[in-house]
Amino acid sequence: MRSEKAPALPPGFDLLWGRRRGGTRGPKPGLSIDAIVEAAVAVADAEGLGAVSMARVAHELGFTTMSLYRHVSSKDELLQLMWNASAQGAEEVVLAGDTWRQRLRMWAIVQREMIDLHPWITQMPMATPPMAPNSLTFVEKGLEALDASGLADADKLRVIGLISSYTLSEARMAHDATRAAQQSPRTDGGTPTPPWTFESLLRELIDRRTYPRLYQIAWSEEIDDNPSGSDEHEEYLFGLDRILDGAQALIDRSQAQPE
Amino acid sequence: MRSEKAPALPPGFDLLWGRRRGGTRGPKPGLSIDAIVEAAVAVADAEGLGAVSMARVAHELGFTTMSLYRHVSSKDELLQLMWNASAQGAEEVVLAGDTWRQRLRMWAIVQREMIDLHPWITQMPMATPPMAPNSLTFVEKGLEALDASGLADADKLRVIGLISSYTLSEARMAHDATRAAQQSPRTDGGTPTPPWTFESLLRELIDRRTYPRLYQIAWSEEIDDNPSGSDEHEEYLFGLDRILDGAQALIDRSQAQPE
DNA sequence: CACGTACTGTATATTGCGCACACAGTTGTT
DNA sequence: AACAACTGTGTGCGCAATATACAGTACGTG
Repeated sequence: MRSEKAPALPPGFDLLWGRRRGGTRGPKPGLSIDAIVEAAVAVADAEGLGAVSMARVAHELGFTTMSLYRHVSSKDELLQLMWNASAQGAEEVVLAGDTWRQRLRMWAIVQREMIDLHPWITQMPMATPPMAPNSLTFVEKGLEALDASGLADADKLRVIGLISSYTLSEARMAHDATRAAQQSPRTDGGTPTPPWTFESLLRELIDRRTYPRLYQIAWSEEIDDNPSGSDEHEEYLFGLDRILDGAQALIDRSQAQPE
Repeated sequence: MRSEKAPALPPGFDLLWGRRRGGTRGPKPGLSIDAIVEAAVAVADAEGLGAVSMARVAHELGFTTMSLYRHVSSKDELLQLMWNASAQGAEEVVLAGDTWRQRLRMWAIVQREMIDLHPWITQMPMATPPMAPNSLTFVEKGLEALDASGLADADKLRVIGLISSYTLSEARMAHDATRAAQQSPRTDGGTPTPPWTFESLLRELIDRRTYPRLYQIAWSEEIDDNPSGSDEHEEYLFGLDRILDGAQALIDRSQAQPE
């Protein structure tokens, strides 16, 4: 029972923040954390998070399953590293725009694009709140966008968090829908993967009594009928602009009564 | 290869919407779908979604694992049913308040409370967008709250979706943090579960160069230091009120230029 | 320069999971 | 009475994460 000199961090944080000191002895590692994470991300990009198993990642690298555990102490740790890797490039993001609103809007859209590039992010278990270096770089960028807003620091963080929450959640729904739509090629006998639309399902399932308003919506006009389609992006922007309106109102109010 | 008379629904929807016709022959079932779902929810409530396995649920009921598959065609289907069950009581929700804003705010808070009652909801895989009867009942309630808002139906849906997104995401983060904080009782040797706070971690990890703004925030004032504590609720309300401000702005605008 | 030690990757095995499948018993219908 | 439809059981497969013991490698000190 010896106490470590370095202040104890939550499990996995040392690796995440590059504080795992490796001794200089022993054979040259043929495997590196970076290579492992890269391979795992590649598998996830290509076939989804479900395809990421320790065996699969190891096989992809030409090593045995257990070899990975020399560099990563659990699969969960690997997932954390993947999360962080997905936010790489946050440093290089340039927020153009003259107003805080333009910059923050762009910040949100960039975040959404990063998620869309790695859809498996939305399937992450997330046992721990994600405090990875790249994630925090991104938060820092968000704060930067709000430099000229005049908000209190705490409120800046809150606005950032609000937008991130929304963005992640919206991306999750969109990609879930996409996945559900793709998951047709099973032992499909009779129906040739009927592309159930939100609207058609509503019309099939809903009765006028218990869902009067939904019933009317389902039967009246044509709803935008692409749950995972092209203008889901518009849907996202709609919500984003609503949130920005809300932030605007907050800022106006805080400037009206300074302190 | 015989074609069914009833229009084909996505897998699981028939059960979810009570359209699985059971023949009258055979032994009296000792098991029922309701009992299974109830047991599964109980396990999840007590020990988290991770504890919900087919074997565990069956054991809880005094049956064998495979018996469940007579009533549920896959674990995923069971999860869908659990989701729907968690939204039970949506019918009885009464939205008090004179303005759309008060009612919608209450609607959101009720949703948040329902999630907090069953935190495992935030861990759900969600392969399919959740179109369960109780979920839709809740959506219907949301639309009801916006009856007097003068918004177009499509916009009502969007606002509803925005708030749901935010609420779910915020709840997810809160409960993830709670879980992470509880997961201490491992083979704990040295550190007696140090309750790492967001602030202390920031101070430990962040350097002034790469994260100037976060650095300042971390070292200046005392941040609210309960990532899963009491006033996470305030945090949530803050975001909610921002969104409602945004909805307000939308409504004002749509009334200013009717059609 | 040799040798111990810290380190690397491997092989094997354990445990738990979802679920396919064949079976035995039960009950309404003919 | 016999059949068909139905219920719950038992066994077993494949895949997952990962503990543990082991064999080989190279640094750094004697």
